[in-house]
Amino acid sequence: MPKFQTLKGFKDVLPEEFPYWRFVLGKAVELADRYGYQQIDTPVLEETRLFLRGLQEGTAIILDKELYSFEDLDGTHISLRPEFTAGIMRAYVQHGMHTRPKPVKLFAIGPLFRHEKPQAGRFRQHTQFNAELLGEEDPAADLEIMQLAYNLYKELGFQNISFQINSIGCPVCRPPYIEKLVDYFEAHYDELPEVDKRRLKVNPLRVLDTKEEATLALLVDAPKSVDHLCEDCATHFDTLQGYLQALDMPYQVNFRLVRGFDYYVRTVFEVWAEELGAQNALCGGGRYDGLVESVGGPRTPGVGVGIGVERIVLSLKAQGIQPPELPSPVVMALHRGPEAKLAALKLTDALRAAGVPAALAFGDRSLKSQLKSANKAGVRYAAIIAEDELARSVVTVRDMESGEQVEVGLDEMVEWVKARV
RNA sequence: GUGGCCAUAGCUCAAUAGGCAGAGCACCUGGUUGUGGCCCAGGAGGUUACGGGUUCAAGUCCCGUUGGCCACCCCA
Repeated sequence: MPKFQTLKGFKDVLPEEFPYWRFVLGKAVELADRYGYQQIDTPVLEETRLFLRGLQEGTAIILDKELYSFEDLDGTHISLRPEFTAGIMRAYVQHGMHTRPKPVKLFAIGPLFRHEKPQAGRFRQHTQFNAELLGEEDPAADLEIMQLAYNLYKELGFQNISFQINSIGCPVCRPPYIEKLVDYFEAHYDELPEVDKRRLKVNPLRVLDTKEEATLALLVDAPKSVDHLCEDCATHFDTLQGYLQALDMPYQVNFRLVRGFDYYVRTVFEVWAEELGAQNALCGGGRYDGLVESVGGPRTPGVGVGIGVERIVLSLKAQGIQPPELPSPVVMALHRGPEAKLAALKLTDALRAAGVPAALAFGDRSLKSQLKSANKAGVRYAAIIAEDELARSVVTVRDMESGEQVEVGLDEMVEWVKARV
């Protein structure tokens, strides 16, 4: 039994996984470039206050419990980031990015940390591809963020991607709506299960995405946020839906959809994957017009999305989608004798410099054993240099599949291989 | 934080009714001096997750802990 192992809820990503990761992250970066998003990286550690600022009490308690928090050596309260957006907003304000031409379009990739109980598709450290569009109120901005996510899934080979969307209103229309919602459930208070009684108190919107049978029955007649939007919010939501339809992006209005962070206004959305079990959200996002202000910047509208990389990888596997293979060495240089080894070292170096994935047989073992290594490394060619070859400035190239061997001039070797890969 | 199931070699799994911890794959070495894959021989690898208890005897039964999986919660 190993002396040391990963902490609960943490995972090693082994080489076998990386074709998937490179596939997903490669596509994500390519797409971000194509959509005109600039990369930003913010620290993994921030002041704890940044993550807890302006949150409603209920959310704050939950987040607080899930936060990896420490006291720094100088007594500062710091936390590992549980989400990207807060840090990016902090950077936006700190560096005066509001003076940049609007919209400011940013993306980031990196690890996030939440002290959760691990489960299918849920870890204590996970990786997100995150995109934010700042300084634009146009519903077309909401659309663009959703397109970015949509096309990432599509280009990775996902079938039947569909958005769940909802509008949860704004500071003008949400409070009266929540009041109506609370009134409705209080009229049926005795029928509510304990969990939902608690939710009603702490975060009433959360009652909407309950899994309790009894509450689900009540939800049929519960007031929906989309029916209580102010005029601006209603127009925004309608316009967004018009855009989604125009672009043939499948979606469902889901009046039960709410989000964990309560800085969201108007648009909220998720994409679900059936094959993932209970933790089925492939991505989640929405509009957060008040957020920049809450970290001390000027009033700036914004939309963003967080896309879970581990869940995409799980989902790719579940769907049997194969990522492209990563390059493995094409040539291995084998040798016999110290002089020949020098030549093999030089050949390997020249091949690599020319862009050909190449490897050297380490050690000074028998040719037989070196060939075994070449075989296990899965190379296409073994380039054999022994005293004999060296004397004539040639290399014996063995095709590892057919077993055929030819002699190639040592100086022509790089070109010879390049012509064949 | 609550609950259910689970834990034997790197991996997949065996071990009658409590009675000497094993196999396949993978790994390493060898099967002669310049030729891999297949085959053959050998080797290494385990405090049976950890700690207690019951018993003449525990991988096996009991308790606890830790970890994994799954669900609640929450969300990517």
